[in-house]
Amino acid sequence: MPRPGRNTYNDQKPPYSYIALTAMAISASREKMLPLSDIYKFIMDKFPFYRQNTQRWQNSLRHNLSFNDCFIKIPRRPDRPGKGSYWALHPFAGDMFENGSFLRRRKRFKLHQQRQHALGLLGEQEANNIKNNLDLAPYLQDESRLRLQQFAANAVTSGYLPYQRDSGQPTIRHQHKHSFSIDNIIGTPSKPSVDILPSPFQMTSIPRFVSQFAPTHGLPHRLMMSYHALHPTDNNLICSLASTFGSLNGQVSPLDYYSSIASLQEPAHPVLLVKPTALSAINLFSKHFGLGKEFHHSPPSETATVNPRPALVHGVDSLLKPAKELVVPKQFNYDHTSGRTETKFVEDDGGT
DNA sequence: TTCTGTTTACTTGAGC
DNA sequence: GCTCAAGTAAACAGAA
Repeated sequence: MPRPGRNTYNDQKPPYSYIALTAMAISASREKMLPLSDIYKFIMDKFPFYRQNTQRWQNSLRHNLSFNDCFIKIPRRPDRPGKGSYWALHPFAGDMFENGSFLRRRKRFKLHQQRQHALGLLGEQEANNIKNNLDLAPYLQDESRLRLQQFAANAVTSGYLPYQRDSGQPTIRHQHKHSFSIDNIIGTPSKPSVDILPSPFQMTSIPRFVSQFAPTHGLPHRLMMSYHALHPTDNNLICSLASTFGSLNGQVSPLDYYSSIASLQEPAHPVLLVKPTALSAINLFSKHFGLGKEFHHSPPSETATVNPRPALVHGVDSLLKPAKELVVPKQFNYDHTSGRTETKFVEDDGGT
């Protein structure tokens, strides 16, 4: 994305819409997401025109943030307290501006159009496969089922592939042999497996998506694994338990990518962040946080067993409490013989 | 209290 | 004239 440059238009109104100004601010930020106050600040810094009548244009800008699907709201991390959420650009809104110019917008970005586009790209066979393979499909109301399918369709068209059903092995179209390649992170399972999660959510084995996101919006290449779970008493509540892995400063981290998950989040489709979901990493975290439980693989036909212990899902907050004591994995080692992934955690000593 | 976020309603201007 | 995008105003709720 282009930068606005140093043209400040002095006191004249810049020829950019609020959407463009906001996109500029977000794009110029290091993390590709900003709280509202920083968006204001960016605009006022760059364009003196907006140092006046702040109430008026800031109201308009807030309206645009809420109104336009091209902006997504990302909850604050627990270690970054403050007012309001972070705002980012929807990943599918990347080509919103013609020739990358903030001056010209192609067309209004609408989420449902993106979904339809995604569904349209699915062949009938694939769509049926997805539909028929949903273990929980018979239990869902039509609307919920549709939501799940749409989520699946989005997954397929985002450049990553669904679980390959014949071999039980995830396939990746453009497999990278970096330290955070799929092999290095989750290994190559010899059979379909599913992480056991405690109640109240019962994990299903299918669909399971292993996702790869190409670098976009300044975010590095990253992987996402998502699982679907069904609340035992509320059939409308589908959860996608997801985890992303990416490289930050050359180091693999499963902790830093709220945004790529949140970007897929819709109000009607709650996404619970359980980080990380790679079994080895889950167990390391379980140990680290004293959950007193080890999680295992189970055959795909089984759903998760009900566990009376406080659920990991319930314990998301504790998992997400980052902070100082949080361990950051420095590397993943994949053992080709055993097919297991070993994650080495190193205490963060403050960067010495 | 202030800020943030959502929603509704209306106006304006461009493009067809 | 119609549609759509964009801008503005305002009311309201909830969080910090």
